[in-house]
Formats: sequence, C-alpha cells, structure tokens
Amino acid sequence: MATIYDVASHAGVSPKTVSRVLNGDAPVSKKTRDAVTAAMDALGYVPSHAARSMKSHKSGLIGLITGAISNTDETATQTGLPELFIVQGAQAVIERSRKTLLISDTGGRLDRVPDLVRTFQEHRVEGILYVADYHKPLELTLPGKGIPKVLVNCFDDQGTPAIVPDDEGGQYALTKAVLAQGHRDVAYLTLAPTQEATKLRLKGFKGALSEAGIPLDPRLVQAADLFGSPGEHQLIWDALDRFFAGAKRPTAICCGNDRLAMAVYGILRRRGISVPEDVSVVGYDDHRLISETLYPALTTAELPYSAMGVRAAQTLLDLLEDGATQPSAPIRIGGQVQHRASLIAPRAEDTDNVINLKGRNEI
Amino acid sequence: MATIYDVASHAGVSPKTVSRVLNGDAPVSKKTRDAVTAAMDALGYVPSHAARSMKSHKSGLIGLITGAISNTDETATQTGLPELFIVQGAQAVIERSRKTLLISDTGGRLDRVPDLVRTFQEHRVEGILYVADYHKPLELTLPGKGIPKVLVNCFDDQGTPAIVPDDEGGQYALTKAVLAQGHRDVAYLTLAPTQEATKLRLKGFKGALSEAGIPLDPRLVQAADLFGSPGEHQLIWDALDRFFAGAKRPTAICCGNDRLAMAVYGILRRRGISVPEDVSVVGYDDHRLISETLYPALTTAELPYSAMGVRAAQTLLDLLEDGATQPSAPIRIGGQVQHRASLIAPRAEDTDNVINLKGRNEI
DNA sequence: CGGTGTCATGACATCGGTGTCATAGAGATG
DNA sequence: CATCTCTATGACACCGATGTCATGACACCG
Repeated sequence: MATIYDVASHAGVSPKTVSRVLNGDAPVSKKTRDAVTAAMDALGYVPSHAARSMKSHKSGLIGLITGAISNTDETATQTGLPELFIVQGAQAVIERSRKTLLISDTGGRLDRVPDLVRTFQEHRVEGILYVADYHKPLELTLPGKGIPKVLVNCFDDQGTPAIVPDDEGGQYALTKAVLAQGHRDVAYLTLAPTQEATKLRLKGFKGALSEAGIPLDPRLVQAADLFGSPGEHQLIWDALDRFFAGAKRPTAICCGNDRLAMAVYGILRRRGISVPEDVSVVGYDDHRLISETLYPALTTAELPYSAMGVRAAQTLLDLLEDGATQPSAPIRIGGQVQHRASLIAPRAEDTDNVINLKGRNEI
Repeated sequence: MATIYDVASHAGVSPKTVSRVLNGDAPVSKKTRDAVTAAMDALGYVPSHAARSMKSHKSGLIGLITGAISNTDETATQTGLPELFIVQGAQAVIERSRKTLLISDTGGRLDRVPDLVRTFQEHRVEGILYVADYHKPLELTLPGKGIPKVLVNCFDDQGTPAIVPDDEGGQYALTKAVLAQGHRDVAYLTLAPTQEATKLRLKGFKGALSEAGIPLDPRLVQAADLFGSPGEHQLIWDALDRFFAGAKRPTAICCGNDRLAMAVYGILRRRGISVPEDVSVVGYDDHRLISETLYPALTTAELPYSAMGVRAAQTLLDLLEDGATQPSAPIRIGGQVQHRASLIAPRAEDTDNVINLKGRNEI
C-alpha cells in the first residue's frame, strides 16, 4: 500500500506538502496540488487511519455493543422488534458526523462484554453505545471507565444517559384508540409480567381505561409470553379461554407484541372467531414484517427503535463535544399508533350496550 | 490514556521490556514481569491498536458491507429472512480468529459502496465480505482492488468466491416432503419471477413433481410478491382465486417465503378454508419469528443464512492465509426442511383420488 | 582465571502521518 | 534598492508500539 512518502517522491514534493493537499489546512499552489492529486491517483493512495489517529489522538470510532447480531438460535429471545433497528438509527447519525461505528455483539452472553469493551479501548473508541434487546434495567456494570456512554433500551441507577421507549404512553395511546372505536370490554394479553415493558404498558392500559370510566376486569388481563417457545400456543389458548369464559366477552384484545397477535389470529380462527368482525386485535411494536403482512393488517403501537437509535447517537455525540455531563433520568421516546384493518368498532349489540354504559357514566 | 512509556517508567524498566511482557515473545524474569503487570493494572493500560497495526502492517480488521442495517422504511424490501443472520454467522467465525469485524451498511443505496470501501481501505482491512439482501447477481463492481473479497448471497461473473443458498435443492426437498404426505395437486405462490431464488426454486419444484410423475399445471403457479407493499394482499387474493377456480383444487400451497405464507393464512381463513385440514401450506426461509409463531406452525425450508455467513467468513480467512486464489463457481449452501403442523396429508377423498392416480402411474 | 554461551534487558530506528518552525522567493512599500 | 510581508514549501520531531542489534551479568568450561 502506497504511503505519503511514495506520493511525495512521485510528485516531487515533500511529504508535508502531500499532507497539506490531503487536509487543505494550508495554502498549496494549484500546480503543486494538481501534481500531488495526480500522484495519489496514479498510486491508488489511501491515507492510513492508524497513522492519523496515532498522531491526532482521535480515533473517530464509536463502539456499539448489542446482542442482536448473534442472538443464537438457542438463546433467541425474540421478544419483539429486533434491536437491529436501533443500530440502524444510530449508524445513520454516526456516519453523518463522519465517524465510524464499530459494532460488536455479545452473542447473547453478557460475560463477553468486558472483552468487547477491551477491544474498543484498544481501538480508542471515543464513546460507547450499549444496546439492550428489550427494555430492561442494565444487568451489569459496564467497564471502560472514562469513556462516555449512552444506554439504549436499558437504564441504570447511576444516572448514565439512557434512551428508552415510552411504553406507558404508547399503550395508553393505543388503548385510547381502541376505546375510541366504541369498545368497552377490552382484554389484554401481556408479555411476561416481570418485564419492564409489561409493567409500564399495563399502567398505560389502566390509565386509558380509568380515564374512560371503565373498571379494570382482572380476568381480562392475562400473561402469555414464553418468548416463542413451544408451549406458548397452549398458553395463549388458555388465556383466550379465560377471556371468553365470562358473561361479558371482550370485543377487542390487546396483545403484548405483534408476534403474540400473530399467534392470536391463528388461534381465534381455529375457534371460529373472526378478526376484526367478532373481535378486534391490536399488537405492539409495529414490526412491519408482521403488522403489514398479517391479514387483516394489524393495528399496533410503534416501538420507535429507529428513533431511539438516532437519539442515542445524537446524545453521545453531544456528550463528546460538551465533555462533562450530569446524571439525568432516562429519555423516553414515544411512538405512533398505526391504525390498520384489525381494529374496527364492535358489533351493534355491543355498541348499544356501550352507549348505555356511556350514558350512564356521563349523566 | 496511558502508553507503554508510562508503564515502563512506572515499573522502572524500558518500554521494550513492557512490550515483551505484553507479547510474551522473549524471556522476561518473573520479578520484572510482575512489576510490569502491576504497573499496567495501576495505570489501566490498554495497548493502542493504531500503533500496533502501524508497525506490523496488519490491521486485524475484516470489513463487511450489508444493506440490512439501514434498510430504510422506504426501501424496505423485506423479501425474506434479514441478512442479519448472515452477519451473525460471519461475526462468530471472525471473532474466533481474533480479528475484528468492521460492519458498514449501504443504507439501501448502492452508490455509497465506494465510500464504504474507501473507509475500509483507510482502516487497512485485510478482507471484505459483501452481503446482499437476497440471492441475486452482484449489481456493481466492487472497488478495492487487491483486497480479498467473498460475496454472500450474490455472485458475479469474474469468479469471485461466492456463497449462495441452494434454492433449487431446498425447494426440491420441501416439495418432496409435501408429496410424501400424499398431495398431488400442489400450487406454488412464487416470489417475483425475476428473482434468482424464484427461478431456481421453480426448478426444484418442477424437478420434484416430475420425479413423482405429476405433470405441472401452469395454472397452479402464480407470482404474488410485492415486497410487502399495500397492493400485495389483493394480489394474493387473485392468485388464490385462480388456484381454486379449476375443477381440481390444490390440497397444498407452497409459498415463496414465510411472509407470503403468513398472508395466505389470513386470506384462506377469510375464504373459509382451514389450514391444514382443507389445504396444507408451506413457506420458505424458516424465519422462525414467523414459522414458529404462526398457528398452526409453518412447515418451511430453511434458508441457511447463518451457515452461509459462517462459510463465507471461513472462506475469506482461508483466502487470507493461502494468498492467491483461482476463480471458482459459487458455493451453494443447503438447508433443512422444517416439518411443522401446517403440512398434513390431504383429506381422504383426495387421497383416494391420489391413490388411484398413483396406482395408474405405477402399474 | 580467561573464554564462551545464555539470559535478561535496553538503545535506537521505524511504521505513516501531522504539528512546529524555518526559509526561499515573489511582490509590496518607502 | 533595501526592507518588509506574504505565500508556498521543506526539515524535523513525535505519536505508541515493535524489530534489530548491542550489552551487562552470570554460569560453565577447560
């Protein structure tokens, strides 16, 4: 590979002059510049990042740690939308700022994080983005003291800058959209109750109900997420059994994510219940591969992963410019409700019922 | 950040001795080694990759170009399985060889490839993996003359090493599995006819049919892929209309990918046809988010993206060791047929029919 | 006891750029 | 024409590692 010295002698100038042409940081006569440029082309010269960053003490690298890239089939916790979309958003921003993203993954094994950070340190990354596979508290202490960091989809209690989805607000808005269609008996098939998202979304769900003056029927809230493992279909059957066991059958079902909604579609069909005529179904994530392809297309709340990635990268870049930072609460990113064919108004008899209720409540 | 000089003076030895401790390439007395190690710990020393690679002329970096990471929502050509899984496989292998993967993405725009390669060259990557989003001919000439490259999911006519899926073999095996259940009237809802995968799989489909002595009914082969765009559901309706228009209705439907199968499930339900009792459905890709979650779970052929990534990385590493390489044909990677609930034997009357036919053919 | 080999260590140059400072000319000015 | 600015360029050191070669301290040998 050609060096700046090769270019210099080829063009009959000093290496420093070549450097000046490269960086445009000092006047160079047009004649010299042309000669240098021609030499660079002729030799196929590309400057060495290593030499540059060594002198400048700036690597121009941002490290990103994720589990997405090698969620091995074994550990595959396909909770919802792949973190990949977060990486997308971050990549776009980082690249625009003329830095390079160094992506590493844990392969699903947290104990590999120190190694990855070590590699980042060898490369002298200027900052680190740590991306979790779903909204959760940070499960470890990140090494790499002194390197600015931004957490994405997770948060710690040290005040490290963190970007998380607004689960409560998203479920609230989605539930409002369901109620706006006239539904009053709304079931909620949640993800695992231990998950951060479940707790927050349940809050949003309850908030929307109570605001509409609808008491929460505990029978209509069931958990049914096994991360896609074999027993899950059975779990959903059972949950639906409970939903439809009572006198007042739900006219709409909220699902913990689009993946659950996909399973619910199939199971409802098997039970002779059609979507959306008999019961409306909504998901969460707006995993478009699912939500747009399902028939009927799925109404869902956007999990704004791409926007979160963008925001995280911006936050990190700001942090790199400003230097110090004070602890702050996680930044919550909101998403849109995507209204599609799976959500319609309940049948007339139910609607009447609802209108009566409504009347009663409001008078 | 501490340097080797800091460590040296802290330990009271020369920088070169610190280097020896780091690399273990020359004898160092235990006492000295302990002092150096202690100094490194005390200072939090991490060697500089830049300085090392400058001296050694080896970057230890492998570049990977993909479109996966920022398939913007606009261009989102969600044809099947995300290339992500290819990246996974490659990452695992590269990491095991103590190299670092530098991942860049085109953001769906091919014209950015030269920039990315340029960045790779600045970092002096030792090799490049180019990953296409679906099986296709390479659409551009890759810059970066002299850098060993391996194509994944695509191929050129220059004999560049390439790793592609065995689409023909996969569809052949899958179709055989369908026929083995006793189906004789099998429809095929293909992806866009221009796609490499469509051509190859159709070959496999036809091969399996003809081997079973079943003539191909052209009416039972329809294309219906719009990459998930809005008009697609209608397209599938129409294709299914044609399938069920004739006297002999298909008892099984092969779909171009799992995503199409997901849409087909919904549309069949709407038409009052149950899966798998009335008609069996199979997909392609084994996109487990879909195939395992759909109810009933989907029989499908594995698109071995992870294995392809592994093979590609290995091929590249071999190439780096051996040096020169002679042009070769693309390496085809086969996948397994995943038998799940969506494929069962056709109803008795059809089976009788089949048995008759079979009898006729065999006698 | 001098010669020789081994072990442990250090001095110094080098990789490919860039920052600092010096300097040769070309014009401008008085 | 001497002096003063600029402009354009080069010499040289340095960033943080490591390869090469040299050397001091012993131990061993005859």
